Amino acid sequence: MIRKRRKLPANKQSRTAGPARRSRNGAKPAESTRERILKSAATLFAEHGFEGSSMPAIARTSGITAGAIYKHFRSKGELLLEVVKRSFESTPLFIQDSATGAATELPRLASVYTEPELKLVRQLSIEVHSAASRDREVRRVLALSDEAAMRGIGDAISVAQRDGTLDPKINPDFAARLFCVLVMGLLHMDTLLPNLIGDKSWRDFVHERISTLIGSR
Amino acid sequence: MIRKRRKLPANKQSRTAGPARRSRNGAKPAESTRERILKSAATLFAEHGFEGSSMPAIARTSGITAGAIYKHFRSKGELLLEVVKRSFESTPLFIQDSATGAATELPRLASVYTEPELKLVRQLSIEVHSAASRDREVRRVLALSDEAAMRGIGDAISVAQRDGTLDPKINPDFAARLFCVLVMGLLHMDTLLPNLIGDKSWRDFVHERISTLIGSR
Amino acid sequence: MIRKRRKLPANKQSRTAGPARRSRNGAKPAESTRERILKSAATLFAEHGFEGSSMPAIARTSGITAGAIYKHFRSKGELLLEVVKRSFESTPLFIQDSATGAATELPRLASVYTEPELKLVRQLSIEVHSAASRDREVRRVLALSDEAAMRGIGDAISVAQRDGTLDPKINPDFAARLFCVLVMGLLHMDTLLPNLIGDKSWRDFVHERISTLIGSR
Amino acid sequence: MIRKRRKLPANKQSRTAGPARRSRNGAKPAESTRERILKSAATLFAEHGFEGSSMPAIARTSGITAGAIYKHFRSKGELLLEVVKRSFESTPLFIQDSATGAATELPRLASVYTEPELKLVRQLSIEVHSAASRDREVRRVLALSDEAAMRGIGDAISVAQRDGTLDPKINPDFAARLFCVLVMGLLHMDTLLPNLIGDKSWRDFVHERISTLIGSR
DNA sequence: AATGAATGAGGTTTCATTCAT
DNA sequence: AATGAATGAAACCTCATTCAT
Repeated sequence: MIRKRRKLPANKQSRTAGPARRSRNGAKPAESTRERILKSAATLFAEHGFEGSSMPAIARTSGITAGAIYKHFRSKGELLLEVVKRSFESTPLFIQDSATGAATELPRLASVYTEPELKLVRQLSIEVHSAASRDREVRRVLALSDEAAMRGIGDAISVAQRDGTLDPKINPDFAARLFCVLVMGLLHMDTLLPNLIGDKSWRDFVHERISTLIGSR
Repeated sequence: MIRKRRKLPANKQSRTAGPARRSRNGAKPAESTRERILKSAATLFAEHGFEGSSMPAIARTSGITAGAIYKHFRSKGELLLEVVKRSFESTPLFIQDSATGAATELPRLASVYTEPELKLVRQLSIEVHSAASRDREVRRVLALSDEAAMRGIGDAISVAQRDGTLDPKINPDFAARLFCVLVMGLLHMDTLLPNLIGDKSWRDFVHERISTLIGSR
Repeated sequence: MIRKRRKLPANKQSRTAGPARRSRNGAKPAESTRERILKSAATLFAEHGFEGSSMPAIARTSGITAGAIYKHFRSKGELLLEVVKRSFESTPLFIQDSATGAATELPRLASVYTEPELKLVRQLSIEVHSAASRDREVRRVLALSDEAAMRGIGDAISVAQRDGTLDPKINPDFAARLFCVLVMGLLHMDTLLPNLIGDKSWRDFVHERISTLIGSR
Repeated sequence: MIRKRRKLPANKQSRTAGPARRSRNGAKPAESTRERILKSAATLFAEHGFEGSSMPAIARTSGITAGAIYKHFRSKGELLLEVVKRSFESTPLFIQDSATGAATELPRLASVYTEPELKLVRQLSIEVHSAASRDREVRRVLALSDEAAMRGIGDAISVAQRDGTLDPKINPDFAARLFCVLVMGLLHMDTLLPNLIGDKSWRDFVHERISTLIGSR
């Protein structure tokens, strides 16, 4: 019953284009059923929302039956929760964590969200935050991650301020939060600014303005 | 707080054409059923999402039967669309209408979104954008409004740049867009930064940083 | 407040083709509302069946509101009944009655049912018989008419047998009934023999064979 | 009375492909749910028409829930279509298969329709033809069968004409068609001639007159 | 005589979930 | 670990009918 998570899902790796992604001996199917369910659910939740994604649909996308999902997750809600938890692994903002990301990396981190390839990440992130506004448990899990990320970013900014890289007159905590707010806004590019997705000059503009926002000199 | 109804859809009212459209006893304008449905739907869509709000629930909240809604709206989708259209009337960003739009007002406009009273507006805006990502027609209607608002803001910034109020080296179009992105991000405060809602110092911080963002000197 | 109805829908009236069918003084609309409802209902019942025709649809076709129908007919069932009664007026088989139709006319009477113009009559007749198999009262009314028609035809055949025009060895009663059965079958031409509708040689064949069937010499 | 299922639709069964398809304990073949649904639907469609038969009613008659029907048929329309296809198996006219079809058997084949036991077959046949006039797909399926049957009968008549059993001056194709028209008319006996159902002398009369109709000598 | 809002029942269909196999 | 039949609730929507105006 306990999540094992030996081989963390690494959701959208086909992007990196690694040549051989078979399992080590080629015998067993490269991905566990559980993993496939999570991936299908993430995609469907992102595209159609939680209520808009039916268990049969998720099952079909995973190549199994609806009933079978219940061998892996107790309910649709639990499946959502697991998807939410996993979503952090594909979200640039959360990934950087241990990296103790240099604050100078922040503008790039944000502007990355303007890329076409991250569409699913954007959609999923929005859906996760929507779900959080409706479900207690999702809210709790998400808050933990969000706060950790913001703390990390705040720390990075603090460090940079002591370095002299960033303007020390700006509250680093608030700066981190506003930074995240802006990233959150970028998640809506697909509906708000569909024409600017993948636009290089827009990306550069975002990069530059965010630098200013967090107090770059 | 009172609906102004400048440009009412004129769906079912132009028929009688009588100049006085009061209710039978002339007392209260007795908010029309149609109006009540729209208000209930807006609230429920905001709180539980489109798919999460059932017609019976909307009806109950409006004090009528589910079937009765169909005398006023052809389908749940059309009801959503009407709610989306109406939502612009309560959204600060759209209300400003470019007319008065001094660019100096922009930071205040954005920071207003951090207030507790606007929770419903925030939720509804998010839901509307979510719906847009799933429904063609909603997307179209929303895009029209979004673009109009961004154009208005862009113009205001241009003017201010010629005035010397704002830094003219910043692309005013992009600035308007990034401004909207940030506002979009602020809509998520309820899940992202619940503790900062209504926080005065945060509000001031947002105000100040946005000023910088759009190039205030 | 008063409906003007300048351009009434005039749905399916070109069939009867009577030259002047205006009301006596030309002032009032040529057809009473009641009449229009009956005609619309007949058409819709014929095309979509009783259950497939909704009161709103009938009302719309009649240029009025569903509620208004209830000023003229107590219920949908009663409307059906009235339509059934009226249907006899457009049905060749019933029309001949008083004519004490010479039996020699019978084959022509039947073969007339193969004409394209009678499509609606065919459909309505079938629907009426279908309704009869489900509704007691309709069954009663229809039985009365059917029996009268068959009696009339039987009598005509009897007369002709005494005349020597028809073979007297054939039971005239049964012959009349079988004749009606055949006509009933012809009602299904639209689905059974769509390609033969309006076909001259088929019509002649039917004419000739029916002559034989009833014992022509 | 037992289904023969010569040409079973093979919808969901080809999967297991095991030779023995008995129920778990080998006792009764335990009529499959699918079969039960089809039988209930056929009965109800015959008695109350397509629109007059609700899915809950069909389900109740089959001893299951309405939702369960959708595990076997995609929609009510598809269920109708399947019922239509199956209906041919119980319809004397289609069963004869032309193979054995001696034309001398035709009068008997038709007069069989006057029997009380065939009431359901009559009602279902009428309903199927009614449905055909309203639904494209049903029309297509029915036309195929109708045409095959008429071709078969036409061939049988041709053969008999060369044998000298039937009058060769009659167009065999038209004769087959008129024969079918008459059978179609007999389907309406329950409403048209309720008192003659099962009547021996009427049956003999029909038999004899049909012989004449197709040119017997 | 007619409207239009409203109801309450009922229609088809989908869904989350369970369970025997 | 998985299937597939089944359930029961609930969804959207339509309908026949009523009634104040």
